[in-house]
Amino acid sequence: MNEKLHEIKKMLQEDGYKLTPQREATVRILLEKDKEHLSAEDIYMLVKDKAPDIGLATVYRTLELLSELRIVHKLNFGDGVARYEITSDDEGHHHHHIVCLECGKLEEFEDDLLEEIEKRIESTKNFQIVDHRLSFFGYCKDCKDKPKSERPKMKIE
Amino acid sequence: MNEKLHEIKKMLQEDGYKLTPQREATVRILLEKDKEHLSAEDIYMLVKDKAPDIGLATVYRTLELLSELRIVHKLNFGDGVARYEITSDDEGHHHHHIVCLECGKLEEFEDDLLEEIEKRIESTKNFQIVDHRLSFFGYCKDCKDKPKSERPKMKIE
DNA sequence: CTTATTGCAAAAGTTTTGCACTATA
DNA sequence: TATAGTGCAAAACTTTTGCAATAAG
Repeated sequence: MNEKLHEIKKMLQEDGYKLTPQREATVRILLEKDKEHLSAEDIYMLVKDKAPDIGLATVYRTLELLSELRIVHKLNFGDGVARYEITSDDEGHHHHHIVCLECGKLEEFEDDLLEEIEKRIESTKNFQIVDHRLSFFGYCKDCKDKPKSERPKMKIE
Repeated sequence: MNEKLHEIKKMLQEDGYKLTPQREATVRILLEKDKEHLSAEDIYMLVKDKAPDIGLATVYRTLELLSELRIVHKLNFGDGVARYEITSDDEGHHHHHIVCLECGKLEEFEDDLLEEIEKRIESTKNFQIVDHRLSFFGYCKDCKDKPKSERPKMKIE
């Protein structure tokens, strides 16, 4: 069992949850596809290869549990499906999302500027921050100047 | 007819669309509630007061049209409902969310620091940003020291 | 053993669509 | 008058839930 998986198992157990084969298979997929933004359906399909008897509801329940424990981030890019990605280990290296509202193209960028804002909030509001989420929405270079008729249809990878 | 509405009428007509009474009623609501994040259902209810015969499908179609024309922003907070707000003229009026994971309390705060990041993205990536979402998650001063097991489910918005 | 977890199917909830009718430019 | 737009109901989706059966610790 790989190291990260073992760590997740411990996180689950600390909160009284079991690492069932279904949960393990789901986590394995998430670890494997750690740079992708998979929908529940995507994950379900991938997990099914390894554990054919798993149900979609279980995938949803697992993803919700992992979200609660902040083992995964639940993301929303506005196309009507939630997407999930495993939470990265390295603190202070948050990546943010830049989403094109037209074609759905997604870019990422790293920035530590938020740390500064966080510190300010923590001191002025006496609020202990454990996570943040930042997304920018707009129009990418391919879409922003195109006449509307030529714009590609939105499709998120 | 107020100025902004007239401007929107012109934007519609330039693209060959008509400003029907239903669309006008919808736009009026959006202009009126310009600081709120209304779901299609919310808007439907509000529009119904003024135009009782309007159908929900028409509201959806209108909102999609206005989104395409970039007259409204379609937003997603991750709670399974799309929200809409009229595209604001005045830049620099963004508010961010601070969500307590324990009690679900939501605070807002204004900050212009993101403008700086936005400008950098706009120039380095040639990406026209129209909106952003920034949320911080953590524990408010009242909940900071409560046991983890009692945390209620997070509720966005 | 105990009780959390699962699969299934049904339900819930949001958004889209087909179609005949209407009304705008 | 031509055709874009509408209301309604049904369809299409994604996500959640109830429940009896199962299995993890």
